[in-house]
Amino acid sequence: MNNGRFAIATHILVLLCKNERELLSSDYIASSININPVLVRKEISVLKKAGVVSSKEGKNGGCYLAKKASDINLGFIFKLVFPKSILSLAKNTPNPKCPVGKKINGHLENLYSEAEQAMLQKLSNINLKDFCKKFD
Amino acid sequence: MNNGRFAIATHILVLLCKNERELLSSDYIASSININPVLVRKEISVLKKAGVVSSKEGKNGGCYLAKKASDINLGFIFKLVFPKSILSLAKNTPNPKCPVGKKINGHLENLYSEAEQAMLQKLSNINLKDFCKKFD
DNA sequence: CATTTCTGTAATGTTTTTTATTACAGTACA
DNA sequence: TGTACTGTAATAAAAAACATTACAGAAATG
Repeated sequence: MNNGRFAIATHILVLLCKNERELLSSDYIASSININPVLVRKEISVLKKAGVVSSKEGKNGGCYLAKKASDINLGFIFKLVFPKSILSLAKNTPNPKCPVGKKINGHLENLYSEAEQAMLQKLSNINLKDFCKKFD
Repeated sequence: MNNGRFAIATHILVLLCKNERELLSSDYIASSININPVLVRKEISVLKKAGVVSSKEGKNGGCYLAKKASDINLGFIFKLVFPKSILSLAKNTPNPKCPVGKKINGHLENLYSEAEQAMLQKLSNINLKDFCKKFD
């Protein structure tokens, strides 16, 4: 249930932040991340829907930050990319006849949501502008 | 890079805690979780190496908690099951010629480790005994 | 002491998820 | 009107997760 999407989204945003006022193409971005451009465009599509980036179609098009970098925090990005819990349940249906099996998924979900909340809080304290300073 | 192993390990431990002083077989446990017994035995093998459970081979064998449930915290279990970061990097090697690509993985790793630390701290506050009370 | 019932582990197969690729319609610039 | 982009769908390939089979070895039990 986990993958490199958060890394990709963050990489895109750092590039956009470092090149504010420029339009970056998905091919350019993809070659920095070293993945397929279509994956970049898909991720950008998610970021666009959330109002984090904007894009311009057509020749010489590309994308750019839609907000100030200091107004974008990494917790928000994380939630965009993983709207569901990253700590997945086992891919099975525990035995409902067992008193533990019957309740375990509910209790685990609560546990996960508490744990992820803690993580999210940490990430929310970091904004894109600050994160980008590390690349100077 | 993520899967249901933490759910499985926790489920096993809850069963053992609820049946202290009894030997539970991997078949019994597997039928509560509703997964293959071999997966249960594999996970038990990890828990054994960490001193959390013990087992007895042979007929009428099975496994049991090796510690008091109040001395087992869920953060410890989490680390056993996911010794590496759960927030994986993109499965690629970012372009080292790009100033962002060159540094991104290092910075992301730091970020991940901070974020996971926060989650782990939360989980470490919960011990198995308390978690099991939810099943009464 | 042979049989039964477990653990422990390796090897292999299947399914699901992730990532890559291909293809092409639509948009805007020159 | 050609060129260089975005946007998205469809498909394919690769990787990871999970299941299954198989069997050696351990201990209880008659």
